[in-house]
Amino acid sequence: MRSRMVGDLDREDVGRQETLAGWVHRRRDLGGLLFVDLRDRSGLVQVSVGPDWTEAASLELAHRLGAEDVVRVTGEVCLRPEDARNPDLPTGEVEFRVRELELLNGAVTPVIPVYRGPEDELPAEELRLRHRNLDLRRFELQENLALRHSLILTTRNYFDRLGFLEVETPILTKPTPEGARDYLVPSRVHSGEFYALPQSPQIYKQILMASGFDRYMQIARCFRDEDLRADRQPEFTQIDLEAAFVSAEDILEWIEGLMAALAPVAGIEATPPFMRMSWTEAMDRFGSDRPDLRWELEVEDWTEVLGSADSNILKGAVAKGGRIRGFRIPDGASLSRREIEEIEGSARAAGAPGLLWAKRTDDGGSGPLSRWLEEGHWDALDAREGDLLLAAAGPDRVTSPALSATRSAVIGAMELARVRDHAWLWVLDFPLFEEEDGKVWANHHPFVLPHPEDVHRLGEDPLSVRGIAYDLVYNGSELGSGSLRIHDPALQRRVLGILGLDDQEIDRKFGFLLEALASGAPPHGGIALGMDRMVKDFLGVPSLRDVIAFPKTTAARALFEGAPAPVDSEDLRELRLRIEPRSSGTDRGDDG
RNA sequence: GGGGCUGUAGCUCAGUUGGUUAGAGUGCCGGUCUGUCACACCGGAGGUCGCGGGUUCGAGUCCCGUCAGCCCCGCCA
Repeated sequence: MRSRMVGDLDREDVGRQETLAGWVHRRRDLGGLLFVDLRDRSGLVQVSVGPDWTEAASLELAHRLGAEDVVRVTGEVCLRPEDARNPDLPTGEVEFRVRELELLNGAVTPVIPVYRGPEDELPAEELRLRHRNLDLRRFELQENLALRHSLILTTRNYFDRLGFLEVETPILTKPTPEGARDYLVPSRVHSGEFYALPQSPQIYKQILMASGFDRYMQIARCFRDEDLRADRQPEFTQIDLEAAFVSAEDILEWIEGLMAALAPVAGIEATPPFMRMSWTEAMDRFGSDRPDLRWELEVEDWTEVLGSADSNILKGAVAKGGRIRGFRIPDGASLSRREIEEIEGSARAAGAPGLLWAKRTDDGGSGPLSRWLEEGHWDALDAREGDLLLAAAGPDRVTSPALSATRSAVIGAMELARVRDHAWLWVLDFPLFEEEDGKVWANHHPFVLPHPEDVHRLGEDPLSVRGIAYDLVYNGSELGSGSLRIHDPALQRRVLGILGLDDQEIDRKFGFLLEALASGAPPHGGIALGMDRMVKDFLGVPSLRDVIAFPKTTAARALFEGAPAPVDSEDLRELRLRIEPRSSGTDRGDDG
């Protein structure tokens, strides 16, 4: 139907007879002469239509073409007149002189334009999602999805060479009691019972390990029924892997190798080995378990210096076992009071009651913190004239998130220079559990192998137990998370018990996993990388919606096809389901 | 579940203190035009001011509710 794509036509092709096909991107009708920018997936070429080289019927048809009409043209690649070349277009030295034009399919006037002028804004995102067929024709989205394809292909080849097998795991699975809300699918055959869509293939891949597939990988679709964000979609794709007879070191090296293989595809840099720090160190130095190491700014511990200052806030925080931590910002005194208040606002939004700040000036200091500072304090904190101190006092669980938010805000406000453009980091040894409302939760998931040095504390002090777990962080974004897993059924039962499950529940909910572990499961571990987020971060685009062909809105709707949608009562009857009206008030709180 | 921003022509936006017939650019339709590439020029059509209610002599503008999109908090093992 066509002899080649348009995007790489250049002076080498001059004189060639070709047949091209694509969309009418834009039309410039000069009356006697007419130019059409013809678009296919590879790019644009100018097609020229004129009485000297175009057949009469085609000439007449060309004047009636509209945007997004689908056409096929036959003719010759010609060098453009010297004063009519377009250096901004890759194919701008040549044009395609049409002998014959054929309309393959007409297009109604597009609701949102595919063509975009140099100063045109993108249409509203709602319209772009509602008319995704048109939006996807834009070069940006075509390129994003092409990169995504290349990354997936490279990933599969990489793991294939390492002897990994891609194994598909079920989409209709068993509801899991912990973690995110499941998407549920009613069973017709077994009315009243439900499948769940997988939040991840976690348990299946562990069972594959017990089944002897000692190197598994999958480009796996996962589903979580939770509220959305710019970097969270209800269905998403993971590069999921698991291997038996491995140490954490093996997995880290594999993933570093994968990133080194993907980086040139994405046009970024990844040079193993990556930096590493423990979770404790990351929280201590940056207040975050996924610090963005493109900037050097670090949290300092001022408890010793400022703990004795005559301030109830500072003294009180230390007396309750908290710390005074903060940032010393060289030349930060140049920030206005208003800018500092905005930084403080970020800290408040992250849950801190506020920030204490002080500028060191030529006549002493200014700011709320400075009244507590004596002459020696400045020097002890290494603060010079023109510096700004920002401090938070209290327990780490409150100050760490606040300081992390402060750090980002300061980097923005001071326009601090990056020390590197691509910051790769492993964060290691996450705590196995966290406490919330007096209840113990699995920090990651309940299958993480406790650190052998800590396992004896499972009984008396579970919160202090580290897991053999690792997160991959790129430019402050968590790309992936993994761990060695528990392969001893007794230990697995014990950990589930710490999470508050009794033996009966454990058997009912995780019996099939325990059975697999008891059948001779090898030591194993793995990791899962967020594919969508990886593409987004590699491209530096602001939203996951720019790297997913058919994304959902923040209300989890698909605007193009209109999902979710009501179903016929006939379908519901077959499932023996009934919809309760919204206004019935039975949703919650009936009995108190 | 909560907070914030946005919603005016197909699209991108302007619209003053509540006051005559709601505007611009682009797209669309018709016309002129043989070297344009945001073609140029002439003419024209095009509006449920998201939706519902209220205040007012009078509402795009003020108030209440609601819907949708986006951002954030909660949530996301």
